[in-house]
Amino acid sequence: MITIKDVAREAEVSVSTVSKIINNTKRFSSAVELRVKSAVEKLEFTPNPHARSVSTGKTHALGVVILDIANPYYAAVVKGISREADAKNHTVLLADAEERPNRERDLIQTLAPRVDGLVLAGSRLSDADICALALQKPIVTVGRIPGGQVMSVVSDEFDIAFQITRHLMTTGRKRIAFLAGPNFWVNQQRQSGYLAALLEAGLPSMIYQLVSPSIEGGENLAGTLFMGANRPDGILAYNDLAAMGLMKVARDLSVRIPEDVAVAGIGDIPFAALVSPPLTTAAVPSLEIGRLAATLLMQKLEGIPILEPALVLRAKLCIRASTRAE
Amino acid sequence: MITIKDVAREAEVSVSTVSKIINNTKRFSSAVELRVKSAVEKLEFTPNPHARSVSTGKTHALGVVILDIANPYYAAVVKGISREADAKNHTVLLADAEERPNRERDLIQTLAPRVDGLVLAGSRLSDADICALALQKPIVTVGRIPGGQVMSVVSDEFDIAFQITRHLMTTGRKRIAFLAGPNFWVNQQRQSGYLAALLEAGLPSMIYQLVSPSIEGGENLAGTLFMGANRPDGILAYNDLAAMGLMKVARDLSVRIPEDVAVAGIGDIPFAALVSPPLTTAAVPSLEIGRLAATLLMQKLEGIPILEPALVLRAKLCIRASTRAE
DNA sequence: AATTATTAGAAAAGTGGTTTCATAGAAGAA
DNA sequence: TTCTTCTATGAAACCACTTTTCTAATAATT
Repeated sequence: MITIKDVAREAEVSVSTVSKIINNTKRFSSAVELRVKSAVEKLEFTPNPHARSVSTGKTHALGVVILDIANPYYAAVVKGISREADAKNHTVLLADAEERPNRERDLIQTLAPRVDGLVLAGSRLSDADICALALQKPIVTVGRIPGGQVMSVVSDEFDIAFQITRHLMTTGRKRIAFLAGPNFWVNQQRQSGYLAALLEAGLPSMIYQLVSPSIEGGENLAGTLFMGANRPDGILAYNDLAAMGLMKVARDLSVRIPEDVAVAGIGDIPFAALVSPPLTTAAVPSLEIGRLAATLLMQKLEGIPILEPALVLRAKLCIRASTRAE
Repeated sequence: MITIKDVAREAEVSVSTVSKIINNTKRFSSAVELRVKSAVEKLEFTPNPHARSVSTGKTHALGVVILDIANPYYAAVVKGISREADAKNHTVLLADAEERPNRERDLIQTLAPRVDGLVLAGSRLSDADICALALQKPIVTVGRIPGGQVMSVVSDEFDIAFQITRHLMTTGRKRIAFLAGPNFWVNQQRQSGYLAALLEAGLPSMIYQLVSPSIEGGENLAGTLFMGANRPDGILAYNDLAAMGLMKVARDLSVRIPEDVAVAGIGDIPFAALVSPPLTTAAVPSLEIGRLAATLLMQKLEGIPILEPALVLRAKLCIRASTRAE
């Protein structure tokens, strides 16, 4: 490994001079600058980032703890984050919580000392825990508004659910079920939106709890939904994955979509348009959410004051064949 | 930030003693050990990983450069890697190359000084470049056998393609097309397998080049395939994404699958079973591949000699409705 | 009892950087 | 001309650790 000392020797200057030149924290005579720069070139010197971190206290790295990287929604969030991050020369340390809160906690502990700030996407920690963490390190959450001064980027979940539910009603559905995800901010919002729309129309609510907000979760619930006594004629699932799992079993059971039951998801992952019938959903701007989360975090790190700690992006309704009128 | 000095002061011992106890590189009297350990507890001391890296030269981190995390296949690979990595207390630094070779190169440069070794999944660099890198840092590639002594984990791509093509023939297909992905190891293998199966049966080959190995890639090629003069009656796509994109357009164009044309993919991403008709494909053990890649890399880092630099895992044929007999 | 071998623990040196402080020479002001 | 103020650079201190080296005290051996 080649160090700053080697460069200093090669350029016949002191290490401090080299340091100042490569960080351009001070100007030197053009002769010296040239000597140093060509020595850097010649030796292919790259400053050791760890040594830098030790002496500056900055890591130039962003930690990202993601609920589940296999979920295309979160994959898109990650993409947004890392694009923005390395546009600003920051490294991304990614960890996949695999939906396990304990794992999440561990990962945060591991990551925290290695990064300047953290993005928590789909965190399953308590608001209190998140706020406590935010006192130690800059944090921005995605899909949560933990309160306090914790920065967060979310979508207008209540509205989305409200609109989709309303849409289901306009296609004539009367028994509309909601497949609830894990009981955190996003689900609370979506469920409230769903309930509000039903209330407005005077329709009864039917809430089913998903074991997990995944394909399997949707599959597991399908039996109950389709075989039960009071079969719904419209279903809003917590997310696209659950909706798609449900649709698969529906096909196996010869339950027709949308004739027998309309199905909608939320998220608009790329696969939502591919299943048949194509899935009605809401396009949550996941990439943009990730990008903003990273921007917000890096602004905070630069000391730029944050005006609005919680950013709310609008999702867009995507009506497809899975909810066409009966 | 609380440092090893604070612990030393609290426990009334020297810093070296603390260091040795927390790394248990030396035993001390139980009195001292207790004092130090409770001081660590009390102050919630966590050693600064960067300082550690500076003095030991080890980072305890694995760099992962992935072709595209939005591709569920690679998402699974990442999952395998990170599970294995943090089972062995290694941090994962992930970077998404977004299918751009230049970006990949940059990311590798950024990551390399921060990690002990690298996993390159779906690399688009030349074999020569990869071998050159491998001289600097331990590297394991996924989906490539760059030769030299570079470690790699792959699937038996030739066989997979051979088997699927054969399967298409058993359903009576005579004009079987292959949608080729980017011209790297995996595609070369798959294409050769496809050709070998056709050759064996004396059938003509039809190779179409995908613009990208993605949903859009498949969509783009659909027009040519379905509207062209010599329409194939069987299609093997480079991967599931392309197959699914193709199927979507087929539906829009009222091309019936499998009646008019059988479609198969490779990979068995979770969504392959969800489209309709469910997609015939090959289950590539992506999670296991990731896990092995990480294991291999960490073994190398521990100095355990690697017996076989290239590991080949078997995939399994998944026959579904998209290729049922006419 | 004297000598040697262990041992516990501290001091100091090193890791690769950054940053503060000091110094010598040059330029500018009186 | 002499005194002050920059300017260019280097020396040294520091960051948070690990590791080697050292010292004093205890234990073992003769």
